[in-house]
Amino acid sequence: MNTPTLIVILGPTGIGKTSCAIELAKHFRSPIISGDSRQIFKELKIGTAVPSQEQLNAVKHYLIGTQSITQYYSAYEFEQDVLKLTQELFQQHNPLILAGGSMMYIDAACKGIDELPTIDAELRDDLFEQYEKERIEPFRRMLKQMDAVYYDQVDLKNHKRVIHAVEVCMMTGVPYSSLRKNKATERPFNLLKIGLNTSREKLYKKINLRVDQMISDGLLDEARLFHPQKHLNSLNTVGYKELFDYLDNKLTLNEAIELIKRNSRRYAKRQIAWFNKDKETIWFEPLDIENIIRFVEQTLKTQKRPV
RNA sequence: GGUGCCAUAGCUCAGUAGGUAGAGCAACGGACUGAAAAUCCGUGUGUCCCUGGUUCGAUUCCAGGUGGCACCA
Repeated sequence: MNTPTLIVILGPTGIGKTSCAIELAKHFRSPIISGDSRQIFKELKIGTAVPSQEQLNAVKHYLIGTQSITQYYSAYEFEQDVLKLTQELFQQHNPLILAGGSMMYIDAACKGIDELPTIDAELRDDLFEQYEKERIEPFRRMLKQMDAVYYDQVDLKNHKRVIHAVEVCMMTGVPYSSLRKNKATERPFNLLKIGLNTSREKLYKKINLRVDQMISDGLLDEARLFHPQKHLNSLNTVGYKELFDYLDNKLTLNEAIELIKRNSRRYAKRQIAWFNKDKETIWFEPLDIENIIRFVEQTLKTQKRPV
């Protein structure tokens, strides 16, 4: 038997990963696993650009709408889900396709993420409350005491990292740094990473148009529906948080829409910076489906090696 | 056609009593292993409209042009 291959379609938001993945899926008769940290929530549809019903009918998709916005989910859970799914699906299919732009989720699926304890909700809430009142300084002091190694590495201005390290130390009783292996684990399958990108000008045009489309598709109604739960982490999401500010009368609707566009552009920039670091990725223009298929076929041939 | 005002970063504008310039927004670069569509860090990107004049030196002063706006015909 040959080692199966997971084709990973990645790239900035709005570039066209969904339709590219579907073309590949049709060609190779593969199902698609979504690598998207927001499409996984069943309540979020318009703002996360989930595939259309037609697209979902054409190709079997996994990990879309499997969680509720009230549930805890993270890159670790995602890795577990992907490993389970690939093991199952490779029985029947090869290659498989993983498509998405959630940087850390994609990395977790491709090379694993360290196992850490899940933090008690109560502890997390307490610490967050303390942060609201006392800001970051006390957490820096705690971290310095509990984990001097990580204290020297961490970005001390980034409260999320500092607090997270503190809560892990408190939860486990050992230094956070002692649990961080940060070492890639081997997968029982080949990885073929296809990056989609284009000129900044074209990308931004696509993003801006897509935001306008989401608005006319009813994004505001979707946001209004979840407005009462706006504090949920899953709703700290571009497209929703700006509309919550409009619903709270902090912005006009137009200002909110412009901010959704800007924040989407900035998100795209961060994705590009992250994905550019991975030298394994082969980059294509999003409409270059023919070449992508040809390239994948070539690579699959050379990858065919006995286990 | 005449008169007046304006022309500085991608946009809106500030400024230089003559020594080549700075804010906001936008943009750009980056970090990041369990909240990641999150969070955090860094960076002015400029024929100061054009051509002459005065001056050691003009984005700044003067003249003429060009473009925009307003008013008068």
